[in-house]
Amino acid sequence: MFSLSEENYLKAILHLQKTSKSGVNTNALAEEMQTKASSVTDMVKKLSEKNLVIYKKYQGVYLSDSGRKTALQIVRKHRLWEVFLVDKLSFSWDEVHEVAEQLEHIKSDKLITELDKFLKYPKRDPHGDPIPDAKGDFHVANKILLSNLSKGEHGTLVGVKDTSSEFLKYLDKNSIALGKTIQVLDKEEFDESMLIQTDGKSLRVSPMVAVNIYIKQ
Amino acid sequence: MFSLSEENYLKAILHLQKTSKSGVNTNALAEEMQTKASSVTDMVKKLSEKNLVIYKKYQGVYLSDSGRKTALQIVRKHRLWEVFLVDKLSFSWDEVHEVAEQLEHIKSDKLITELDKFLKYPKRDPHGDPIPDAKGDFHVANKILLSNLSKGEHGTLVGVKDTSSEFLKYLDKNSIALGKTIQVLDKEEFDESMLIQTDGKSLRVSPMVAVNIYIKQ
DNA sequence: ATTTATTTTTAGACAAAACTAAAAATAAAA
DNA sequence: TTTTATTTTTAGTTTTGTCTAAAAATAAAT
Ligand SMILES: [Mn+2]
Ligand SMILES: [Mn+2]
Ligand SMILES: [Mn+2]
Ligand SMILES: [Mn+2]
Repeated sequence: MFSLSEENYLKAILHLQKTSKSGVNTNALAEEMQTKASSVTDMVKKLSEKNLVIYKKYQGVYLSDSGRKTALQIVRKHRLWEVFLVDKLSFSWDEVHEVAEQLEHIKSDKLITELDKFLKYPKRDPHGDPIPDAKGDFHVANKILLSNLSKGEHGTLVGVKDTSSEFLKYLDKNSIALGKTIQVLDKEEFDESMLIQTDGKSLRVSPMVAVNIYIKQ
Repeated sequence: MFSLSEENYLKAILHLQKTSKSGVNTNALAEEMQTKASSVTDMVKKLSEKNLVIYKKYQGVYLSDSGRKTALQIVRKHRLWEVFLVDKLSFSWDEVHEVAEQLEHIKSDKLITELDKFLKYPKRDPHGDPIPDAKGDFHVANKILLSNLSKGEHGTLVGVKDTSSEFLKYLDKNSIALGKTIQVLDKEEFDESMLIQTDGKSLRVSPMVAVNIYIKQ
């Protein structure tokens, strides 16, 4: 088994390699892990020793097959716990991250199998992100950003890019929620702000909001 | 907040001080923690620095009020998670300990408050042990050992002293379960073995079994 | 009351995971 | 193509929690 720190690194590498064709940079990983570049180099060497990543000095780091598999299982656990917290313990979607960050490291195959069953095999977490199955497979939705919609178009809110508590609370406050239909009533050329309609109310949102909402048409 | 190791030590001290009027011995604590006496001394010094225990060299260790309070909250979490695993995730009572040992260290007040509510404020864990409330208060049952019953007496099984997987599986195999009535049909003077009746079946049990079952008359 | 045995503590070391400061490699600019 | 800037790695510490071996204190036995 792997340490809490190793698991967090693998998850961070998985996350960063999605937005980068080449290897994950030491500095980017340090930023993501809230640590120093030198610490990252040390850990990356260790992960490489254990064949969880492919690493050549100065060339960035890549997950190996086994590293990717491990990382996906952590993500699976993280997201299943998030569903549990929201569906069963009445947490709101902006409160779950910190706790799931801890729960994802509990070691027990039976626990996660049974939790999955108890939650009725959910496909997505409270933020709309897909939950990998026991094999690591998951379904990627063909979603687009709200900012890419034109005036008159509409779609369903299927996810959020920014999952910070601040952003999620902003959405709550304005009745913008997962599964709701969003209609673009108007788009301002000047600042790219949008007048949208959802949950019966209309509201003007800045581009900063629009680029953090995923829509399925 | 306290480290995983500090929390486990506090819990171990709480456990050991129940069966000892004087302070908890270094060696006993080392045995309980599966570590060496020298490691215990180091940790006990640290806990003493943090005012979680009262410690004088060579005189054994006692929990302080704050140490006891902290330890009871870990026990509370441990037992609530055990209830969750058995009641909601269909674990059996011999499978929960290892996982609860990990879950008890998750840091979140809301999590434990909501879990308690979700489980309908259980008073006892799957082994019959009392669950401390948020203030650390709990109800001690006036239970006695099965071995103390005489021929002809009966009572309800309210707890087990040995919570090892081996013992619990033995009980399962013989339909001896929490809440069941146990009747002492006969007691052999020679080896103190007992012929008991429970769940419609009669069965001869050794003293080793009888001293690990708690009865309420 | 000594001697012997047991328990407990100290001293020194180690592994994991972090840090700072400095060196080396790579990338960007002149 | 040098020079400069940025990124990454190395070297040397630190903290936490553990270990072994040896010393000191306490308890038990003669
Ligand atoms: Mn984590
Ligand atoms: Mn999520
Ligand atoms: Mn534990
Ligand atoms: Mn229990």
